[in-house]
Amino acid sequence: MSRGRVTSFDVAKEAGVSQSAVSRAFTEGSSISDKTRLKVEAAAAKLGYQPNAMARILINRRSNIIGLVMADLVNPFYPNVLDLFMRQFQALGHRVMLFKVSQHQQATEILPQVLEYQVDGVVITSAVLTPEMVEHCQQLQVPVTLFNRYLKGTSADSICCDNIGAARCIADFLLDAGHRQLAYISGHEDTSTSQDREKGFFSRVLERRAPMPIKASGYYQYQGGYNAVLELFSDPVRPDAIFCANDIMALGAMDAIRRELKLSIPEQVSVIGFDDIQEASWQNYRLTTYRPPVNKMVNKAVENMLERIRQPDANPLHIAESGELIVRESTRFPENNH
Amino acid sequence: MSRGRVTSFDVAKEAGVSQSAVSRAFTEGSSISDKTRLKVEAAAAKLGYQPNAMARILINRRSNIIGLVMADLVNPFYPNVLDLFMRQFQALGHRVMLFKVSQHQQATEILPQVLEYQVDGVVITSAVLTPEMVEHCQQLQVPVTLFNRYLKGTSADSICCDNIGAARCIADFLLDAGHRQLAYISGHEDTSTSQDREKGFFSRVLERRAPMPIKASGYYQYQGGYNAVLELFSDPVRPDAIFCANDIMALGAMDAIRRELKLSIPEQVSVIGFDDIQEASWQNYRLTTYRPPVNKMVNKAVENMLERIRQPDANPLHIAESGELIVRESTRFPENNH
DNA sequence: ACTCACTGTGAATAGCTATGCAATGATTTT
DNA sequence: AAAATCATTGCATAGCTATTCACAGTGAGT
Repeated sequence: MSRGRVTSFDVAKEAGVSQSAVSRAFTEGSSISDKTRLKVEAAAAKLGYQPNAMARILINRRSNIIGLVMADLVNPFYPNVLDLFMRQFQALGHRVMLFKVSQHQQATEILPQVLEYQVDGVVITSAVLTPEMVEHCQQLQVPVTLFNRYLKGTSADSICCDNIGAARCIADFLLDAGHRQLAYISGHEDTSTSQDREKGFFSRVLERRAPMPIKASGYYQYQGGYNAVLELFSDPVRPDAIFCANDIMALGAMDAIRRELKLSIPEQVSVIGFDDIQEASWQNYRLTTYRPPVNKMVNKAVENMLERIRQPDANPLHIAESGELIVRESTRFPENNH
Repeated sequence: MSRGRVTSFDVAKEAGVSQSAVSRAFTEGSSISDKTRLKVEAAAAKLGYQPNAMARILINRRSNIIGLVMADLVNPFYPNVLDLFMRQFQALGHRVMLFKVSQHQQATEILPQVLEYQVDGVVITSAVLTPEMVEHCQQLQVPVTLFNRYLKGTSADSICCDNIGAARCIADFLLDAGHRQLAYISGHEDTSTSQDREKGFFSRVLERRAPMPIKASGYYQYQGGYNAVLELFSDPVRPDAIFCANDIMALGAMDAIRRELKLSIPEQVSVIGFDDIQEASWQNYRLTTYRPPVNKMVNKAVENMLERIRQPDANPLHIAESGELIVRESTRFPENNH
């Protein structure tokens, strides 16, 4: 009933044992008799004792805390990623300390704050990081995993979706369906995801000797996609299919096409997105989109992180996972061709 | 260049000062000369020193960590809440440890894990909590703030949207527009938010002597709202306006009304939601909805939490904030009446 | 009965920083 | 110039737990 925290010494006194015994009672696999453990447990319950994690971390040099750095919590793709990471880490007994970085902010700025808390590892999704910072983490034995980013030539692991391959596959799908003049709506131009999707898309289109796609920027947002469509269709070269760097923009694009341009999808324009967020399957949209294997990616990222915590000097791992095209009704089918 | 963590002693040796001096160099408002501080800073930079937060927390008994317990990261309302909390807490120099609880899980189960980390305070959004647990926190001097929940008669603060008042206002709006047979699509029936919205809605409708609304459950999800509409319209009593306990269900309801029932909105059916998520303003929906003052609520919750950390014994605070009805085009206007 | 192996226990210490206290040197006051 | 005040600094310690080490006690084997 005393004020303030109750320590292992208090419990020891209550149970008539030493502090060591209390510690052992709470440490799995420790050498302690059942009798003592029960006494300690009773005393602990009576006093409401809870081991002080900070003291334990200080001595164990292992915090069980994972730092998770995210930039975008609002676009629907990332909450899902966050949810999956939370599930995994929590299920495996780890805690997550979350850090939010603004869209264009370097993760580098915030990393010192993360490291201060003796995190066992850092997962970075969608934020830029300097190689120097990665080396700093490496030196501190703190593994870094980049999710959906990569930084070759450093010790950071990275788990990506194969954006280039995916975008090539999308180009093929649209060209196979008989489309000729394609368009691309990019996300934030300084993100590697948008760049890679653009690169893959354009390169495949040109390989197949189709006309150069036209392009507008939609900043990964609904309204951006909406406006980008208006911009694209004010051009004398009118596209008959649009690939958007994420689903949210694609949904904005669809609404603009229907409401503003009064065109029908997919008869007059095909739209294809990326991410397969929940909204893409809504009845009003039924968006064809590329689904990155998010589950698999998160699982691998977590698994790899934990492995790396045990084994800090393994070779850096760079994985690019392929996903699948989810064909719904916002695109013409290849069979409908001509 | 040495392996392992570099401590304040290492820096002290490098700088030719005592460990105390190093500590003081990193402590704001500490008595130290510029000369010494510069020496220490140089040495710290050279060695890559970073104060160990765990040791500091151990001695300060203040972790700067806030535990944030959330249930639903996927429905678009909560990512926004999370984003706002992150912004606020980070801006004020606090860290956030995130805990996810499954939809129907008691927060009680996870709270011991939260407390172990010596969090300065706990914010709980959308999860149930026993009064005993609140008292336990109280005894540990850890303030608890409930966000969008309440638990009267305990020491926990709570910041809610006035769901009952909001629902009454919605009932008035629909009846004023000339609707007669209303319907309610509930969320998870065991959440206080869904219950309160139902209670306010029904009570106001009955006060105004309109027919008893009909009701279906949509589990706070798009597909749930979609299916609920089909269920409602299979009833001989056909509603001419539907209030949905959140926006996601309202959007599902709209899609079902248009695609399955081939009815037009708002001419034949009005739909009204709750939350004002981004998707509600999408051109295809233009959903009329009640916007809780989320910004204000989060600001108050954070402000109040920090105040409570300083002043743990203040009286518990129960706030119910009113929001505003955002009238878009999914509902008839009162003027269109008859 | 005596030694050996083994289990369980407590004392002491490490892990790293912040801070009260005393001492030092510097600066101002008279 | 001596005294008094002030600013800095270092020493020692607290904060709480996990673990090593040494020791005591138990039971078995001979």
